[in-house]
Amino acid sequence: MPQLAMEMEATARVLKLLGDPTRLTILAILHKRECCVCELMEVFSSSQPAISQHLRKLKDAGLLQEERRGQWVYYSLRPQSEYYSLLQTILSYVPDQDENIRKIEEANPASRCGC
Amino acid sequence: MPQLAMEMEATARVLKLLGDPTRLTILAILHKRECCVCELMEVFSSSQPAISQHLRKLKDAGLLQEERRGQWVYYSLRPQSEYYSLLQTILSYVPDQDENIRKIEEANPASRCGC
DNA sequence: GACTTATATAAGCATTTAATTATATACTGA
DNA sequence: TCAGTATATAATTAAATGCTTATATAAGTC
Repeated sequence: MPQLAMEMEATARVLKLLGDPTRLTILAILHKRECCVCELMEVFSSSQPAISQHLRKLKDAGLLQEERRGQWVYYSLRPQSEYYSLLQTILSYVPDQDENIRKIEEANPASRCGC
Repeated sequence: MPQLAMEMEATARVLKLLGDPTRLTILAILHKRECCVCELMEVFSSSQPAISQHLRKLKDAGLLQEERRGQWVYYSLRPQSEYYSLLQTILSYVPDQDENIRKIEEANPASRCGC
């Protein structure tokens, strides 16, 4: 019972993280394509620290993983997360991100990266 | 595109509502069984106004419907909600509420109701 | 090493949130 | 009509949240 209560709290914590439009959009984009911070910045009007802080929260919750490549840090969904399956399901209900991904690829801010 | 952005905001708003352990538990219970406020109060340690305020938020978002029967107001999930299907899916990932429902039925606080 | 770009962290601030207490409303039954 | 029970609302407050600006760290280039 305390175990279940804990799980409920943890699940609520994850849903609360998804309950922010910026974070939810970040996750929806990363569901389609890994991105570095400067790529995500093309999508939102908020500042770079704001994006970094959202990514930090998602990473701290185990939902994201990061990988540095040169100057760039690439973020992607973390399939090992206990909540990966729930996350995928929720993201299937979320508006399509093709427009935002187009925006990223058009701007191509990380062009000097070898990828 | 503004349409999609709106939908994203609205979806995030719903997820944020689910991102509170009390509200998430309320929804999980109501997924199994309609309840009146005094029944829900058996489950949580918080005050009656706290429960009422959570119910209000969920109702304002269209996730719940209420029906008065005598002194009691019964709450249940609102199947007409645009988010009912998402909600059901998420609730399938949430810890089982049998223990809490047992607690409600044992206490039977609305016993004088004809139901 | 100096300069630039990418990202992270820290500090401060305004807003939002969830709880509490007090009070109001709605219904029931004597 | 009065008393009791169930629920809602209002006002207040403390805590959490998300943003901004400023600064730090890390890597790349010359």
